Amino acid sequence: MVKKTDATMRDVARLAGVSVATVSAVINGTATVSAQRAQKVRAAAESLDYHADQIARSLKTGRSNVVGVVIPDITNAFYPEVISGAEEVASQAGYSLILCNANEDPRQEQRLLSTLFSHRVDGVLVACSDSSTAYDSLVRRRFPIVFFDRIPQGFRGSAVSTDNFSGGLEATRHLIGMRHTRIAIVAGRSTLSTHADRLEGFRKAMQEAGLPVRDESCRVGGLTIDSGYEFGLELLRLPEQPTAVFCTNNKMLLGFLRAARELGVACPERISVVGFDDYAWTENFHPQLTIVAQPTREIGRQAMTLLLTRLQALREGSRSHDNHVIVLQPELRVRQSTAGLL
Amino acid sequence: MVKKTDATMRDVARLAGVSVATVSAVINGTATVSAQRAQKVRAAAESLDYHADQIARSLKTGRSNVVGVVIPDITNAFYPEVISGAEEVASQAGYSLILCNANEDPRQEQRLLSTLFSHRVDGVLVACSDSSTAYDSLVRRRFPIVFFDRIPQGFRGSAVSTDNFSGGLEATRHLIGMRHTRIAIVAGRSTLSTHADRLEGFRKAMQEAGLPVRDESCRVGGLTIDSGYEFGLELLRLPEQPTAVFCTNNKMLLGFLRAARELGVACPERISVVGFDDYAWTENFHPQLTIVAQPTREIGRQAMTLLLTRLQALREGSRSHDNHVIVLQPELRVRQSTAGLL
DNA sequence: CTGTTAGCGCGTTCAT
DNA sequence: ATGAACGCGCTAACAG
Repeated sequence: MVKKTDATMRDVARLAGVSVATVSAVINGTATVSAQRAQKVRAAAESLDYHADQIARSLKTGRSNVVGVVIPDITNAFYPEVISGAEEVASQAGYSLILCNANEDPRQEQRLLSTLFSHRVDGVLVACSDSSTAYDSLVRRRFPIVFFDRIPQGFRGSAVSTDNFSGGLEATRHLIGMRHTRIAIVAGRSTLSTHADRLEGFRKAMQEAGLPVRDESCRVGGLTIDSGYEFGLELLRLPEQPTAVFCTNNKMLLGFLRAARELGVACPERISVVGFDDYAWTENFHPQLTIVAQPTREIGRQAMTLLLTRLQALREGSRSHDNHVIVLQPELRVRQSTAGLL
Repeated sequence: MVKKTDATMRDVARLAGVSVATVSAVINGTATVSAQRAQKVRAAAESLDYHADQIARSLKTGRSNVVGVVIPDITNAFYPEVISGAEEVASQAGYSLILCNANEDPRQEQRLLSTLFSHRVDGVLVACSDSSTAYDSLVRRRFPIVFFDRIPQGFRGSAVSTDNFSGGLEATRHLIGMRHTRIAIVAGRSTLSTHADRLEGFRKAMQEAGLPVRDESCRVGGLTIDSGYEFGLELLRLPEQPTAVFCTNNKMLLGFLRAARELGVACPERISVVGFDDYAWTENFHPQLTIVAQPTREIGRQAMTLLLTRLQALREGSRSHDNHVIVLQPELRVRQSTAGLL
C-alpha cells in the first residue's frame, strides 16, 4: 500500500481518534496527555510513517533547527575535519547542518549567506573567504554567528581559532634553532587572519633572532597547490637559495614540495620544510613532515558549542555574551622534513 | 537603525505601495508587472534587506529547494571530494545541501534520513553505511533518491558509482602481470557493494590466472586505518608472506602501510601495494602509490544531476526513469609502490 | 496588469 | 485533559 502524499498531523489525529492539539502535545511533550491516548497517538503516527513537518513547525515557531556552515574550500582536508566536529555536537542537539562551499570567493559567500537566511537558519558558522565588512551588519543585527579558523579583521563577536601567531612563531623558532638563517615563507593571502597571523609570528621570530626578512624570500598570496608550486620554483631558483621554508597552508605546502622535487632539491638535506595542519596520511610522506598541528575537530566542536549556547540563551531569553573568543593552542610536531644546518 | 525582526513580504508591499501578490510576482517572475512598479518593489525589498522566507514558501509550494546528502564518513577524503562535485551542480540550480554524516552506522543513518524528511528535502543523495532493506520503502514510495558510491544490494533505482569490479580486476591483473603469485587482499566489509565488487574483481583476476585465493591472505571487514593496520600485521607475519597486496579502501591502505613500516617490510622491494582512490597528496608518499583512481568529483556531479533531473521531471509532471544507473570507469595509475618479482 | 483571499501544516491560545 | 479556531509568510487562483 503506497501513500501518495505524506501523512499530516490531522491524519494521525483522525486515526487515533483525538484532536490535532493532542497529537501536537504528544509529539512535543508540551502538555500532559493521558497515557493511553498518548500511546494511541504514537501507534497511529508509527503506522502512518508520520514525520512532523519541520517546515510548518518552523513557520510557526520561528526556529528551523538548522544551522548553516560556510567554508571557503571543501577540498582542503582541514575543513571537513572541522565540520565533523561541528556536525557531531549539532546532531546531538537535534540540529541539522546546511553546508555551503564558497570556493574562496567572497561574492559567492555573500550569496550563500543570503540563501541561508532565506532558509531561516537559526545561526551560522563561517570561515570567511576574505576579510570584508559584510559581516558587520550581521553582528550589529545580532544574528547568531560564530567565526572559526579565519576571522574577519576587526571583528568583534564570537569566534574560535587556533593561536596562529604562536604557531608561526614556534615553527620559525624551530627552524632558527636548527641554525637556519636564510628562511623563506610561503604564505596565503594576507587578508586572511590565519595567514596574516602566521606571517606575523614568523616575522617576530626572525626579529627576535636578529635575522632579516628579505622581500624576495617572503612570498605572500594565493592558497592553492599551484601557487605553492610557483612560489617554490621562484624561491628555489633564488641566487641565495633559502635553506628552510615555512608554508602556512597545507595546500601550498604540497605545491612547494612538488617544486622541490622537480628541481631536485632534496628535503631536508638542502631545504628544511615546516608546514601547517597534520593529517592521518602525513606519516606516509617522504620525508615525514614537521608541521604545526591544529586541534581541528576541536575547533568545530567548540565553534558549534558556542553557537548552540547562544541559541539556547536566545530561546530562553537569558542574556549571553555574543563576543566570546576561544583561542586554541597549536602544537609543533617535529619530524623529518626539518634538519639542522652544518 | 536596527530591525528587531526580519522584514516580511507585507512590509515590502506596504513600503512599495503595492499588494503582496505584486511583490510575490516580482520576486518570482511569475507574472508580468509594470516596469516601474517592479522597480519600486525591488527598491523597497533592498532597503528593508528583505529575504524571501523559504520556509513559508516551502510550506506553500511543497518544495524546499534543499536536498539531503548522507555519507558514511566525512573524514574519509573521498566523500568531501564527491560532495564538492554535488554542491557545484546543486548550487547552480538553486539548491542547498543538508549534509549528514552517518559515521558508518546504519542506525544513525536511519535517524538522519528521518530528520531529512522532516525538513522536507526535495530529494536525497546517499552513500549507505551498510546494505539494508531500509531503502526499499523509499524507492517504492518513489521518493527521489539517488545512491552513489555504495549501493544497497538488490537496489533497483537511480545510482552512480565506479565500476568497482573492473577496478579490482585491473588492480589485481597488474599485480599478476608483475609475476606476483602470493597476492593478498585487505578489503572493507563485504556488505558494502564497493568492497564486495572490488573483492569479486580480485577473485576473478586470480581465477583467470589460475592462482589460488587462500583464506589466510584474504582479509575482509572493517574500514578504518586501525583495521588496515591489524590486517597488515597479520598478513605480514604469515609464514608464507604475500609479496603483493590490494587494499580496497584508502584508509585501510594507510593502516597497512603503517604495519609494513613497523615490521620493516620495505615497499615495493618486499611487498607491492596497490590501493584505491587518488589524492593530491599521494605524489608525496614514499613510495608513490600505485592506485585505482575514481572520477570522484564526477560521481558527485552525475549523482546530483540525476537527482535534479528527476526533480524537474516531477515538477513538470513529465515521466522520468527513476532507475537510471551510471557506472563510471576507474583508472589504474601505476607508480612506484608496485614492483616486478624476480 | 493588479489586488483579494484561501489555505499549506503546524503550534498555541482559549474555551470547555 | 481535550478540542476548536487562529495565524506564521507565502503562492496561486480568481476577481476586477
